[in-house]
Amino acid sequence: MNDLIRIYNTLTKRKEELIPLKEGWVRMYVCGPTVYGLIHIGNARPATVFDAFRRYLEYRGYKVIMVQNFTDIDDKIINKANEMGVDPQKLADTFIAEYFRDAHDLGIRPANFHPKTTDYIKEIIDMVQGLVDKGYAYVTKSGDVYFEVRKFEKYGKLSGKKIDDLVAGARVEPGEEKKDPLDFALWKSAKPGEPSWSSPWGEGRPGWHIECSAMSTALLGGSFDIHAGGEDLIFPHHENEKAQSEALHGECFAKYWMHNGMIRMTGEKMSKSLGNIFLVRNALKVFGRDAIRLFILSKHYRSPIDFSENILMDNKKAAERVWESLEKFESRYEEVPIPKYDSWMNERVEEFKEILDDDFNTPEAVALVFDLVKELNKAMDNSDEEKALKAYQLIKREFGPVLGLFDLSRERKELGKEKELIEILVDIRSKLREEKKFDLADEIRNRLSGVGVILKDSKDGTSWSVKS
RNA sequence: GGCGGCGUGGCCAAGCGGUCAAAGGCGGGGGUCUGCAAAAUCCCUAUUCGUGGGUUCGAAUCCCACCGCCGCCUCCA
Repeated sequence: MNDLIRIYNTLTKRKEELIPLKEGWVRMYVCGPTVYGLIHIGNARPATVFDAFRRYLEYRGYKVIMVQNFTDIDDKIINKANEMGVDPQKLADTFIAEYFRDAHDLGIRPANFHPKTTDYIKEIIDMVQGLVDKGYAYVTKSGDVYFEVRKFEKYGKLSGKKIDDLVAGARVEPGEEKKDPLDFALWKSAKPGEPSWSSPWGEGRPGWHIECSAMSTALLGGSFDIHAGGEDLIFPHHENEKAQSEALHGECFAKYWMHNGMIRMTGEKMSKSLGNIFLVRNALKVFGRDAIRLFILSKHYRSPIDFSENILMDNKKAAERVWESLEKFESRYEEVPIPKYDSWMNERVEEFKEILDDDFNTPEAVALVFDLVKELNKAMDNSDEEKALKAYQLIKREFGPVLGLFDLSRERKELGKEKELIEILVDIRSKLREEKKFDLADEIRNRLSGVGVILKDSKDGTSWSVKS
């Protein structure tokens, strides 16, 4: 068995063994959102998937340095800020804060660095200047700087496009002074009223693509291991990043490129500009963290997913079932002990690795977790404590934390006095049952069920849970 | 038009040449447990993988054609 992780590399269009540039270390850069609104489910996919992938890399023994950026200056931010009559930077900073809130609630760990474009203006300017000096970029009369695509022979390799095919569709916006329609802006001269920074070419602001090149270089070096993001970024964003970085540094920019598929809403890509979005915050409220993570991780990261509330609901039921079992087991202990790893456990661990080593096949890994839940339930039914503990350990403490599933505490409604009231009713009902007054006992159960409190009788007494 | 991807049970979704008469989740049917339920558990729920050809001893998995869907080529995760 090969013990290397294999991932699909967009650059070479096949699965490759992951061999980091620096042994034992993986440096990865994930493209984050442009912050001018709350994040939607589509934004949640790369965040969830690549966070889980990073956890898996760590699980497999790598030291990982992960960077995820925020684009905090661009046209959409400026427009939105103008609409609202607030400062663009305030707007961006606000939605960065909101991003962290949603990401945290989704169980996404922060990256090691979360750079924002406006903190790297100096690096960006240096990089643009470097490209001008090397002859890959040119400055126009009005102070724009463009990257000259035809100067970079490898242009199009990542996205699989030929320069000549692109020309037909390329557009030149009015007022642009490009030598070639394909050329893209590294630096844009400031329009009145826009935020701007001084540069050798006058007041202006960075183009979209240069920020990622500058920030990844600053934090990870000119050459690093993995660059990731949504597949809609392959062209032009990643193609351009790669071109400008490699033109300047003369070395391979990112060795592996990973791209996640889109989430679709009624057959179309979910996207802010199309307006067909479902906010993470709302989804969290209705379905909960684990349902959303299950929804995302139950499908291979490179395939598109159709979003629907029904599917979220199915995943919510599945997540709740798992929680029921875990909590039932936990209720037997003050502190759940750690089992001795035996061959059965080690085999499950090997399976788990084998599955995820193959291009991060999370759907199969999720299936393995569900198999273990079944083992846990069966063992509990058979009073096989040892076996139950082993299954529990793997689900809750080993595999769950890698996938970010069932690892945080369960989200449920806060119960204050209600809890005590429910327990009073349950106690009284138990007495009625002892006296075989089942009519009244059933009425209590039914009426509690009507308000979402589910009672379960067993030989050890009655337990209850609140349906969320 | 160019480039890329997808089509598996009622729904979601793995599998990508034999161990597949196809994993896992949701749903449905039946049994066990229970005072009755709920939960759990056991069994059943695709002789078949968009359609038609082909390659092969052997295909859901490879090739060709066709049908349908989607992404990128413009901001987007």
